[in-house]
Amino acid sequence: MLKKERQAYILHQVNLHNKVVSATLSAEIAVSEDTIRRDLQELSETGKLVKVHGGALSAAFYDNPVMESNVYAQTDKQRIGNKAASLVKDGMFILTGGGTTVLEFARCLPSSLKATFISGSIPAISEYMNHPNIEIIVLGDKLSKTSRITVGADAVNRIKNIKADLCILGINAIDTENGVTDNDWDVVQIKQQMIASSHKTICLTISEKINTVQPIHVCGLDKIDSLITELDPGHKLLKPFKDAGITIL
Amino acid sequence: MLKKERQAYILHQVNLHNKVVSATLSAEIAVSEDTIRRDLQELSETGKLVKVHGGALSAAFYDNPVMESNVYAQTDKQRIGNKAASLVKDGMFILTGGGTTVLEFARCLPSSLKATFISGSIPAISEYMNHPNIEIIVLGDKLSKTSRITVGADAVNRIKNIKADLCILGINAIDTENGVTDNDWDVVQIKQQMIASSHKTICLTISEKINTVQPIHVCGLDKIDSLITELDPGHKLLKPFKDAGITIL
DNA sequence: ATAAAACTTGCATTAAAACGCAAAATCAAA
DNA sequence: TTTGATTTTGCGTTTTAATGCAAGTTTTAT
Repeated sequence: MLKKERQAYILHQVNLHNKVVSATLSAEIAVSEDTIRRDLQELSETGKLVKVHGGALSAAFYDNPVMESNVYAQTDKQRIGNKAASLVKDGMFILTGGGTTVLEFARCLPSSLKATFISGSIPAISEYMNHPNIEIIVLGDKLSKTSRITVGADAVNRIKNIKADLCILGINAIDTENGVTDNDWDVVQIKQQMIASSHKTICLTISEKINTVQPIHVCGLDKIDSLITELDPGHKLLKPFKDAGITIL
Repeated sequence: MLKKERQAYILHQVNLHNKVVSATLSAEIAVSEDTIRRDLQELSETGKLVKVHGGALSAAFYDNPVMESNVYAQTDKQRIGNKAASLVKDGMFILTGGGTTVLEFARCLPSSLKATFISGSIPAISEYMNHPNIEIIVLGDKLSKTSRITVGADAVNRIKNIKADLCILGINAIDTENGVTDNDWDVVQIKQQMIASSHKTICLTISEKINTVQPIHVCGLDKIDSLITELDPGHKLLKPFKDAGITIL
């Protein structure tokens, strides 16, 4: 069997079954696994498939272009995302909510990071999937169309059984008097349980939302360990929160 | 044998078998391999075939194997998706797996459809989210990177508590002897429970996967209610499955 | 923590390609 | 037909490509 012919066969198999195993191909085509590996290597270099330990995956299935480009506060959110990403260490268990700020955080994570993320946010999960070394636990329940995260008693109960190192939340409103507030009852249930189930709670928000109030109470300032905004930690807007004992990044 | 005559013969062979081997041709025509090589060289220069180490491949086969076949498979999958979409009625509860075929099915659903979809496939869920009237239940558990669906005992148990109207599965391999087979143990657990928890099971597959086998058994043909391929229901390839009592669409 | 599987690297072996050259075949015109 | 020019072919020789094997390392799973 000619080399190109063999590679065409492999490509065909990969497109057909979404994945191939080196050992299987080796037996099917009757060449050594080394040769298969070299073929996969070549095909992977030209982007025809994605090589993984033990075989390869379909490239079409792997690259998942996630949208989101018209967010006005893009660079601000990136700054927030980078600060938050610096808090995550290898081996950590992290509960995360949804929202564009958390999404940006997900994009800022280094690809070498080996951590476990637990979330019910479909866009956030899609983003975590692009990181090869991240373990993802999906919180199942009914999907809220507006917020794109799963909500409901099931998800809340599931979170109850977890004790995570960090809880990373994008928040909707925060002020010194009411603490963190929100406008979606279902989402608030999730956030409250996430906060209760984590050792540390990190809140992400653009400074615009500081000193605004929403109808539903999420938690008091005392529950928050860190607050991350695009502003310099010394900014006067953040002083009241620093005085309340929150670490400002 | 004249040079022109010989080259015509080579071209004929290449178009017939999609490939030729220099050594074989040399023996058949009784000329040295050098001569064959020179012939292949010439034919390759005029684009009549593609020369590779050890022989040559058909230009048609080599030129556009990826692009052509991918687009081809795309329209095939759309045809499958449309057929499957026609089975879904308002008010139904539907369990679905992952895979590109199911993804195509999701895209074919009419936006007016009011149904509830239950799935652990992140790409499929992302697709369902675009449909305004569809309720989505996310099956939570550990996310398998390779298949992009949630897998594990938790997800299986959750499915156990459901009795859905339809189960729509993209399948990896099917044949009359072994039934439906797959290559991912975790995914198979999910599929089996989905089948058990549904009144009707619909299998989607492009015809290429028919009469192929994968290592892990999913279910026998008796569990399948409908089989949907891009082929006409009367196609002879499908006859054995029709005879086994499966509705062919 | 340990063992098994998969990967990397370098090397040896074999097959194929490239190249130059000379013999043989083909062609064109005398 | 003969002859000379031209093309085609086969055969060494030298390079290059493909493949499998072995030793050592990394990754994965138990």
